[in-house]
Amino acid sequence: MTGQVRTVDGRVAGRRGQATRQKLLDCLREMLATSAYRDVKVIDVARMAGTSPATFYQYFPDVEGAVLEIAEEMAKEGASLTGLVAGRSWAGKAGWTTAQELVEGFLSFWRKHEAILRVVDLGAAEGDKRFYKIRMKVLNPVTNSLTDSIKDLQAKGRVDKDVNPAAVAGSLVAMLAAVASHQKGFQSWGVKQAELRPNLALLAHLGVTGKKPTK
Amino acid sequence: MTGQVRTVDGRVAGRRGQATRQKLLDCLREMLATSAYRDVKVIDVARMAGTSPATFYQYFPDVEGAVLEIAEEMAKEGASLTGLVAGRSWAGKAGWTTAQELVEGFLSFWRKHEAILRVVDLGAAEGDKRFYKIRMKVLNPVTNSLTDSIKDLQAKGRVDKDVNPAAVAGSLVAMLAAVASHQKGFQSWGVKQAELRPNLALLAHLGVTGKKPTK
DNA sequence: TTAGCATCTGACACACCGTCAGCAAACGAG
DNA sequence: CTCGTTTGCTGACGGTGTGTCAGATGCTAA
Repeated sequence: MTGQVRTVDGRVAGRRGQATRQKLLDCLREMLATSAYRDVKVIDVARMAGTSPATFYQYFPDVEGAVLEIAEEMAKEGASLTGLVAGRSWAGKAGWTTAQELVEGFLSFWRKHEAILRVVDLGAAEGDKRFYKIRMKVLNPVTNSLTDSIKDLQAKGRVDKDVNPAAVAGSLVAMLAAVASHQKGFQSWGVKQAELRPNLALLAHLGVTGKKPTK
Repeated sequence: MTGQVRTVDGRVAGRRGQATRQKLLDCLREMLATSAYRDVKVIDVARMAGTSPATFYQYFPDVEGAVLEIAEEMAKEGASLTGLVAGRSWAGKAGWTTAQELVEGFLSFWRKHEAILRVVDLGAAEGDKRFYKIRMKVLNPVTNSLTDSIKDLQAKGRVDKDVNPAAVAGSLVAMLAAVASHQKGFQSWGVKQAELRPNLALLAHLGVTGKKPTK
């Protein structure tokens, strides 16, 4: 299913080629983590990888193309985020645990992939469908699971009928993503890391169940 | 107080100069709205303004410098956002109205300055203090007002003591900003514009008061 | 060893950056 | 009006990055 890795001119890449390609991706990843996206140049990535720009263009159409590759990799890993919500209870003390673990897991995923997610977010916000799709791929698992949870509660009459599960779930996920991206911002607010998480969990719990958690 | 506008080499700008400068800013604004940030080039802005690149560099150190200018302008306008929350009631039906108008006002501000806010967000996420400060300048009014509202309710015993007002306020504002930036994303979710707002208002109300609104 | 394919890169034409010296336009004092 | 001064603009240039070749180099299997 995963089509063989190919060079830009359509040939299949062998062992050595794959390695070079991967090295370029790794270097790009590092550049993204240390430089402003606008300043990431093919020539720098190539230099860091100990190769030439021409080699870079053998494997990727341009910086954006390579970024998409990295993002796609990350999106696959993102599938595991479903586990943070799917099949968990939102009732009583268990509900509070679910909320906490959702926040914990989401933030740590986001932090791990901070640099690339920054760029994906930008691309999506700029209306680029390729980035937009990847962003969905990452967020879908959590959002869908959350949506289902809310629908369930709604079916049981524990959540108001006029709540739109998808809208609420999407908004909560957007909140988690935004807070993760701007965690530093909260510090200047006098809000410490440790304090942020329980408050996020509270908001998540309120959003899903409409009620304060029992701790 | 607003120091005279100066060229990069320190001279004071006269009428004509100011006009050119402004024209460049306007064109840059338009470029930001239509191209990816990464692809915005000085030469294009200059061309669009019917002038030469050298002229651009007379007024701004680089694209980023000019972007900061535009952002600063917008931040001033952002001060008016305090009015969305300050001095409003969160009790009973009035509370629901407050929540709705907060969402409405915030989203429309964000949409109006979509393009520049995208870049500010990126810069802030990348850790650039200049962008980060501007982002704060825009968000502070709302966040502080919200924080105060929550503190008030807390003082009156209507909100739990273990809630951190700043953390909750900041998270809610981050949510609004994120949703505004990715509104299109929700469409593919089957969530329509019109449905999104009341659900955001609901979340805001829940976050601030800890209770469902009375409509 | 060598044929043949995979891989890499030097070299190039083009584009953008950022600076400077100098021309042009506006202005105001006489 | 006219001339010197201040203000505004740009052509031209050296430096750097882009993206594309054709061809050199490395690898492997026979």
